[in-house]
Amino acid sequence: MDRKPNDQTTAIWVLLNIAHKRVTQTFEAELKHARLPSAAWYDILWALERAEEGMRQNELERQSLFDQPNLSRTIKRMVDDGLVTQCPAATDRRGRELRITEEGKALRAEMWKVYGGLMLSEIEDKVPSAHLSGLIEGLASLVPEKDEKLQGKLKTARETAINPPKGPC
Amino acid sequence: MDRKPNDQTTAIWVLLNIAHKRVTQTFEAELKHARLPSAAWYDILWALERAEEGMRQNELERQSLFDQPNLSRTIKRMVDDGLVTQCPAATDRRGRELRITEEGKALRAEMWKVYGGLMLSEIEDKVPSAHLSGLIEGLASLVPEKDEKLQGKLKTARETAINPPKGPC
DNA sequence: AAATAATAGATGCATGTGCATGTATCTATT
DNA sequence: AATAGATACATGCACATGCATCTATTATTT
Repeated sequence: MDRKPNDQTTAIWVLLNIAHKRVTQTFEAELKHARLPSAAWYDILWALERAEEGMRQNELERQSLFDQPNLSRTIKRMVDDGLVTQCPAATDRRGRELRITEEGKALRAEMWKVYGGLMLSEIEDKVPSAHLSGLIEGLASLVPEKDEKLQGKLKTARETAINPPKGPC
Repeated sequence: MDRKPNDQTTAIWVLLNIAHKRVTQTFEAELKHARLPSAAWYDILWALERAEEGMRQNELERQSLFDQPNLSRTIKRMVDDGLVTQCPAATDRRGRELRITEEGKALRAEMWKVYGGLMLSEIEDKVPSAHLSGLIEGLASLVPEKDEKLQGKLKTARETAINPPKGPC
């Protein structure tokens, strides 16, 4: 080994793991405590709620962090729970056209009360403003420029700030 | 909902998930490609290699991101693979005294070639120096002050910079 | 000293994830 | 038009994780 990672690199690697696990566990624990589905379900519901005209499953896959088989299974569970409908796509008989149901919208709104609150308490209230841009740019630098999932997610985030567009929130 | 997360909060939450997944997947994929165990095994081996006199399992649990049952099982697999020995603790008959074997040290050294290289290529070479401190401090602000696992991990990182103390690295 | 609580670690179970593969359909080549 | 390859989605399997619970041992209380 000719080069060795320096202390800052080490700190980033360690902290990335710890911070992610801590924040994630807090989210999941609070959601579970409120008898709500996981954060991943929220992300799917929210993506589908924004797509008024429905959304192809492969498009959702690109925007989410699921790989294809796991998204397939997750959608199936959500369909079984009446949160999402899954119709054959009009133009491509291989495809599935996903749509959120009214029940799904209601659940998403319910989840937002917890999820949005956690974003405030676990992130917004904790990161000092001095480090906001460094944190954001630093994290972004870890992701390949051409990462479709990142672009999709960030585009979404910027356009809508992940806040619900309307409704009881 | 009286307050809504702002755009920066949203960006952090989204990027934290994406960056962690991308970096982690790259590490795991490269290790697997080299027919090596996961990064979590590396962390355990490295912790045990630094503890010359051996280490109690509950102490290791505090320093790692494993919860107790999963660490228990992981150690069992490592013992089966001859990487770690697990003796009854001298002072507490409930406890286990863990020690890395020579074989374990050899594997850790082998893993370091990949693991250390990934820290360089995936982190050190990617994060611009302008954002180093913001990223580190920002991530640290997401973790509770009194987080034992963080303190243990960071102490370790600072003292040793996670670089092997000696040996063929 | 007896009883109770706390701690170390192991195990069972339900669920989630990654990966390989299968099936159906679409697209491109000739 | 026939074939080969690519794409969309589903399924099977191995393994990891979170959580509840169990046993053995130590510490505390009375």
